[in-house]
Amino acid sequence: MPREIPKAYEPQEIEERWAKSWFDEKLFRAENSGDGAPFSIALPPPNITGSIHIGHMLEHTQIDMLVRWHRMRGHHTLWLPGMDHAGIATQFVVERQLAKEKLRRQDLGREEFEKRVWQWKAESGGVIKDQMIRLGASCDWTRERFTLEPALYRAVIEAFLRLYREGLIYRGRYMVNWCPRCQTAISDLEVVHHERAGEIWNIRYPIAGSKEFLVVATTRPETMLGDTAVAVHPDDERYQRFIGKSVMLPLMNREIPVIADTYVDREFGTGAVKITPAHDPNDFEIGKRHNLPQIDVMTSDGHMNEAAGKYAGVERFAARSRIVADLTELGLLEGVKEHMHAVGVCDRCKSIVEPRISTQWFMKMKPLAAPAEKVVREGLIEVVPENQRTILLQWLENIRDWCISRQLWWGHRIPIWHCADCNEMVPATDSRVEIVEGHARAAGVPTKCPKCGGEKLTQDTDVLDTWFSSALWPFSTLGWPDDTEDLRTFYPTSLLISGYDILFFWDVRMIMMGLHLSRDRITASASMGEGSSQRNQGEAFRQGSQGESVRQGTASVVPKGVAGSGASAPEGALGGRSFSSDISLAARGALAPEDTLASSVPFRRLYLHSLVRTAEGAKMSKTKGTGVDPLQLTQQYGTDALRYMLASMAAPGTDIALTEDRILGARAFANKIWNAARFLFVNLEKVEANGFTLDELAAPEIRAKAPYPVPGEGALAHRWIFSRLASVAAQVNDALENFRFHEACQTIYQFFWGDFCDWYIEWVKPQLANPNREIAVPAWRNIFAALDAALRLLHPAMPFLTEELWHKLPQPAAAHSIALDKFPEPRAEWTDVGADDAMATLQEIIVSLRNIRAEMKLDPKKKVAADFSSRGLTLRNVIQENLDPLLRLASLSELRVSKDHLDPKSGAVRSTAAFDLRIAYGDAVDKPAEIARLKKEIDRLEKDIESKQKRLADDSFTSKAPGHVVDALRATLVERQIEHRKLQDRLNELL
RNA sequence: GGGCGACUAGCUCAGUGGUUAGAGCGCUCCCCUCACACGGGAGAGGUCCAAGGUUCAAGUCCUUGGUCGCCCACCA
Repeated sequence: MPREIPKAYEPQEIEERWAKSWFDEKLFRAENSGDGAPFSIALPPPNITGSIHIGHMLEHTQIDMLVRWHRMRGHHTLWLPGMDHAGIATQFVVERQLAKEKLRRQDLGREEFEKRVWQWKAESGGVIKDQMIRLGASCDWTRERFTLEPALYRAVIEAFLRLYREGLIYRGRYMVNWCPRCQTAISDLEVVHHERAGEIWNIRYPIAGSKEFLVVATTRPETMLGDTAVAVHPDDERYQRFIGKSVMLPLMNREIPVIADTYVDREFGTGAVKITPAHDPNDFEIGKRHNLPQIDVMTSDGHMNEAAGKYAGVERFAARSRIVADLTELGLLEGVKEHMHAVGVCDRCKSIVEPRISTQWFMKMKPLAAPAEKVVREGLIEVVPENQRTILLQWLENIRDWCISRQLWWGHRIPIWHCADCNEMVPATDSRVEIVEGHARAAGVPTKCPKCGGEKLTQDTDVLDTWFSSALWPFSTLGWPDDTEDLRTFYPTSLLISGYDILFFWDVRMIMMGLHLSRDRITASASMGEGSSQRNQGEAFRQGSQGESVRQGTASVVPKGVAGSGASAPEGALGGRSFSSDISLAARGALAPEDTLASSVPFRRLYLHSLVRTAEGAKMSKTKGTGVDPLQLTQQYGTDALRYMLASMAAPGTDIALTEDRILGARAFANKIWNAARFLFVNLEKVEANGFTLDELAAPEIRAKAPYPVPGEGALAHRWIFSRLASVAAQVNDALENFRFHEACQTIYQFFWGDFCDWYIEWVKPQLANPNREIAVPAWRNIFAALDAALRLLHPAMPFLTEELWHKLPQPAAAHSIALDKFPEPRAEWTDVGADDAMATLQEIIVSLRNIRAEMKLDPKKKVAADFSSRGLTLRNVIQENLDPLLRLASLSELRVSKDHLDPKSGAVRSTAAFDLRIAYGDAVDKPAEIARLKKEIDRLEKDIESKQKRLADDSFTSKAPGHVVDALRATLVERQIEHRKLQDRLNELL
C-alpha cells in the first residue's frame, strides 16, 4: 500500500487512472451490479455535434449520484448511455465545414454527403463519450447506443409504420414553419420567438372601380404579392359597404375580393387585413374558409419566385425594401410605425422563419396526448418539481400536431415509397433494415404498387425529425421492438433526469410514444419485422379518427395506405392544425387499464433539473463566450470538486449561477477529505513501529464489527460518531430519494468536516498513540471503520477521491471498487441518544470556554484553569468521564467541577440554564466590555422571554396548538428565565 | 396576451407552518499547534421586497402591488 501521500490533494493523475480503469474493466455493466430490484435510467443522449458543457455535467453528476447510490444499495442497476444523431444540428455543422471548401451539400449529392457526415461522426462523435468517461459517469458502455445505428433505425421504421397504419401519421399540404437557411420545415418547438422592434406599414389598396382605398396594415409587405383577399369584420360599420366588392392589389394589379371574417380584430390597426393564405397561418385558415387561392410567392431559400412578378429572384428582405419604395412612389403607402412584435427564428441557425405551405408529414398528437395526460395526472409518472407537472399538463392540453418530416439528408429516411404512376404511397413491407457500407437503411422495400401495380416506386426523400427517434429512446435502446431480456428487466425505466428546457421536445414525446408503442413487442421466436402484437392494446384507437379498428399486428397488416393523408387529413397544420379531436372524453375513458399503462410508461419518475447560468444569471452561450468548459474546470480544481459543487447547488427548481468561490470551497472539501485520510495513514506508520498492522485495525471483517468499545474516558466520541453515521445515512438516503442533492451534500459535508474531522479525530487523537493496546486497538478500528463508511457516503458525489482512498484500506480480494461496495445503512443499533446529548453538551462547554479565552485574549498556547458548576449530577459525571479530551480541546490546565456559585468578580463567566463556566481573570480585566456584553445578552433574553410569556398567556394558543409545541415552549421559557436570572445576578455583582 | 419562477446576512444561495432563520464565500480578531493555511479557533452581520389577509402560530399559506428573470402564444 502506497504510503507517500502528498500533502495537498492532486486529483489529476488519480482521476485519469480510475476513469480508465473503470472503463477498461467494464465495471458499470449492469451485470456487475447487485441482484436487487432493477434501477434503470437512460442517458439523455447528447448530440454528436458537441462536447460536454457544464449543463451536461450538472445533469450527469445528478444522474451519476443516483445511479451510484442505487448500485451501492444492491439494486440491479443500469445507466444506459448513447448519442443522438441530431439531424439538423449535425447537418448544419458538416455543411459549415463544406462551406470552408466552398461546397454545398448539393454539390456532393445525398450519398456523398451522408458519407461525409459519417466520416465526421467517426472523428468527433467520440469526444463526448471520452469526456463522460473522464468525468466519471458510471454508464454501462457495453450497452451504448446511437440513434442511427441499425437496431434503432429499425425501431424508428417500426414505430413509423405502426403509427402510419393507425392513421396517426399522415401526409399533407399545410402551413409549416420553414427555415430558408436550413431549407427544411421545422416544428413549432424549433421556432423561437424574439420580441423585436419592427415596423408596421399601412398600405392603400384601391377599391376596384372607385377612388376609395382600403388601408391594410402589415409587418411583412413582401407577402402582399401573394394576397388573395382583404378581410374585414362582418359587423364593422366602416367597411360594410365594401364587403363583396374587390380591391386592386397594388404592384400586382390583381383584383382580389373583400371578404368578411370574424377573425379580424376591429380595434387593431385599420381593421382591414390583407390575406395571404400561402404565407401566414391565420390567413391560411381564413383562406380555407373562404376558398381563396394560395399563391406561394417565395422560393425555398427565401427569395421571391416567379409568382412575385417583377420581384422574382429578389431576396425576401430586399424585396420588402423595394416594395415599400415602390409603394411610396405610387403614393400607396399611407404610413409606417414602429411596432413591437415577436419574430420567429430558427432555433438552429437563427434565420427568420417563413410560414409557408408545403407538403409534409405530421403526427396526430391529441390521441397520443390523452394517455400521457392520464399517467401524469394519476401519478403513474411522478413529475418533480411539482410546477413542471402543471406546465407539462397544460402543454398536453393545448397540443397540436407535430410536423415530423425534415428536408434534410442526415437522419432516418421516411419508410414510404411513392408510385410514379398513380402517386399511391406505399409503406415499407416491414421494419427490417439492411446494412449498406456499414450503415442501416430500410430493407422492406416495396416492389409493386398495390393500387395500380406500377413498379416505379421511389422512397420519400424526407427524413424524420431527430426527436422522433429520441422519443423511442427508453425502449429502442433496450431492444424494442423485440421482446428482449433487457426490455423485460429494465423497462419501464425507473427515472428520467432531464433539463426542463427539453420537456416538450423530448420528455413528453417519450411518454406518448412509450405508452403507445412499448407494449407491443415481437417475441424472440418471430423473425425480425414479422412478429405481431400479442397483447390487447386497449381500445384507445378503436374509436380513432377513422372510426375503425386500427390496432393490428405489426407486419401482417395490410397498410391503410392513404389513411390520414391528403384531403382526408385532419384540418390544418399551423393555426388550425389541431386535429379536430374526435378522440372524445368517452374514448379516453376507454384507455388501457391502469396496470398496462403503468407498465408501458417510459419512466416512472421524471426529474427536471435546473440549468446552469453564468454568474450574472444569463444563459450560457458559446457564441457569447460565456460558456464554461467543464473539462477546463476539472483540470483546475478536480472533477470531484466540480461534481460536488454542482450537486451542492442543485436544489430542485432553481437555476444555478456558476461562481468560482463555490468551486474553491468544494476543492477545499476534497482536500480536507484527502488530509483526514492522510492523517490516519501517517499516524498508522508511527504505531506500526509498535507492532500494529493495518490488517488487524482495518480489515473488512474487522470494520464490519465496529464500533468497538473503548475503555475509560475515550468511549463517548466513538459511540457518538457511529450514532451520527446512522443519522447521516438516513438523511442522505432521504435527500437522494427526493432529488435533494444539495441537502445530501450539505449533510455529508457537515458530517465529514464538522463531526468527523473537527470533533472525532481531534477527540481520539491521543488514543491512537496510546501505548496501551486495549485503548489504541479499538480506537483505531473505529476510526478506520468510520472513515470507510464516510468514504462510501461520499462516493456518489465524489467518486474518484473516494475510490482512491478506499483502495488504501484493506479490501476483500474480490472487491474491485468502492462503487460496488455497500452504501452505509442507517443502522438502528448505532443510534445512541445518550451519546448524542452528552457530546452536544461537551461541545457547548468547549465552545464556551474557547469563547471566554478569545474574548479575554488569552495566549492560545497558555493553558489555564477553569471552573465548572452545575446542579446536575449527571452532567458533572459526564464532565468527569470526559475530562481529558475536554481539557485538551479547551486548552485548560484543569477544570474544577462543583455545584457552587461562581463569583463573576474574579473571572469571566458564561452560563446556560444547565451550567456555569468561569475562567479567572489574569492581569487585565476588561470590566466595561463584560458589562456591555451582559447587558446586550440580557436585553435579548428579555425580549425573548416576554414574547414567550405572551404566547403562553394566550388561551387560544395553549388550547389549540399541539401539546408538544406548548410543552416545548414552556420548557424553553424556563431555561431562558434561568439564564436571564444568572446574567442579571452577575451584572449586579459586577456593577 | 397567458403561465412560471425569484426577491432571506456584504456576495451566492438553503430553509418540508411550530424554540433564538441557516450554509459556503467574504469580513473582524487570534493562531504557520507535529493531517490539512485548500488549515484551526472565536466573532460580527438579517424590520426574510411591500401592504393586506388566513392561522393559536407565517420567511413558509392566500390576495394585491413592486422589481428582475424565464417559458408559452397565429393579433395583421
